[in-house]
Amino acid sequence: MNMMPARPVVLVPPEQSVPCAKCGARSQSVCNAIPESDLRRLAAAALPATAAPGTSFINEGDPAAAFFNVTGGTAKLYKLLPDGRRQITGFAGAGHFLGLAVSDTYAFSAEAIDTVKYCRFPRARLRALLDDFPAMEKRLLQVASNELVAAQEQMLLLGRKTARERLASFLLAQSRLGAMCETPRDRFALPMTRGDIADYLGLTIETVSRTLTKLRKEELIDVPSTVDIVIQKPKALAEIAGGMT
Amino acid sequence: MNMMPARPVVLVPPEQSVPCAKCGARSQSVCNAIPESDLRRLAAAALPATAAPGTSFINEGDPAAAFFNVTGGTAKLYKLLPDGRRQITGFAGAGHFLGLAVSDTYAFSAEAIDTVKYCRFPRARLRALLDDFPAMEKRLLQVASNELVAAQEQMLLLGRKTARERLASFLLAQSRLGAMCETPRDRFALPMTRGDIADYLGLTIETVSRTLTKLRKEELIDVPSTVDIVIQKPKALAEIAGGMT
DNA sequence: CGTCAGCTTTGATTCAGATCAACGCGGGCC
DNA sequence: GGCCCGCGTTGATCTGAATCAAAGCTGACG
Repeated sequence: MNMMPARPVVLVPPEQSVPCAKCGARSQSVCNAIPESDLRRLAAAALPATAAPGTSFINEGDPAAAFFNVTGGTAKLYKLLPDGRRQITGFAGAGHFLGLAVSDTYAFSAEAIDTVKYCRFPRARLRALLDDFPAMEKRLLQVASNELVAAQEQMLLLGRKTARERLASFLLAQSRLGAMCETPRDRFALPMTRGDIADYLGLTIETVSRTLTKLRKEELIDVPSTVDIVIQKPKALAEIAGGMT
Repeated sequence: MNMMPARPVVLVPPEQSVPCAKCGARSQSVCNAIPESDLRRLAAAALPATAAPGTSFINEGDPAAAFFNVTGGTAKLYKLLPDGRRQITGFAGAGHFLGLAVSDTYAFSAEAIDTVKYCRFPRARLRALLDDFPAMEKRLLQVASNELVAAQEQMLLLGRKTARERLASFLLAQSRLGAMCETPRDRFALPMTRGDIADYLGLTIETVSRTLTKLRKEELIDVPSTVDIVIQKPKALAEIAGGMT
């Protein structure tokens, strides 16, 4: 597996006196619940690591030995049926916290799309950290609550929206994602393949492709390259996404 | 709206010196994180209430002024699209905690199926309670984590399972629900209508009805009355639910 | 105890999206 | 530079579930 020249992403410098201090993900993450002064303790519990594109770093059913905090890149989270049908339950970017599960095995798998940088927190160490910093636990509850809301929205999408509505919702969500960090919001790059999008939206590759083509022909969006999306008519797209059309 | 003679359910006696002490939901709920000795404080924050069948007690989009803890009966939680399409995101029974959302408005609606008893915790009061009882916050995080896992499972169901697999999964999940409380597990009553099941599984009423009929003809289940289900071949059903068939 | 309204079942037909089948293209590698 | 190979697009056809359309049931109420 070759290390492709990853796109310009803010990454954690490999080694540093107090690594967490300059963590690009910290501001958006659960780690910002820990005061500057205690970053050393945070750094001591975190084991930084990298996952090459296509590599799994969480496997559904494995003993849940650790929690993860993504600091760079994008991972896909998914569940499989025995015959290979796959449902991607989410994409995890910088700041995303993974592994929240009371069960002793992981309920999903995580695979790096591009090169993913993350910090690994062994269960026991994170628990100790949470005992010392209740603010972090509060933050974790906030994060979990937000994900629950997002999950409910996705259930609405999967259970009741048409292919067109699903794509419109997906593209708008992706554009909002970009807005949190950089980019002018109506233009962005998709890190995932059509297959990934299909498995996220409960569709097939062909339907995703056809639907994107149709949206492009209607000039609601533009697709200058396979990975680039330009949203041309955000309002029209939002109406479709919301089921108004 | 008439008060139907609700089925025998363990309900909280209307008034009592320390109401929470005998709350039927406590053992399964976040409230068991509060020690016996402090139940008076818990009781002071909780406003007990009742919702008649068909009544909404949470409305999507309303200001999220309070949290809820269901103590009896069953409610359906759902989201709507403007044209009326509905996705039920879950059913909340005794012990279920509702309203976890960082946003200042509710992300879903809740409607009583049968008579629902619940405790209402105004946001500020619950927050105060959480500050005093960190164990309760821990418990809440556990609950949220479990719901997140369940939500991911439901996404797999909605995105990738066939109608037959969805019904099999649903019936098994319902039977497991009963197991936590009483009943021999392979026989139970469904509190919700076919329409509710359809909206939960992302199907139509007709498909739910037809699929149940088929499962019955194959003698995998029996449906002695509209609301009663007997699981005759749990293993076969589990294989279907898991996508092995 | 008959009627009525809402739920459920069943049947006929339709349709959105899946499946099957080429084909194009773009980037890595020999 | 040319050859793959994996990804993406497009077209033809098929199908599982939706929609349309009647009837049964059942339980509340007059």
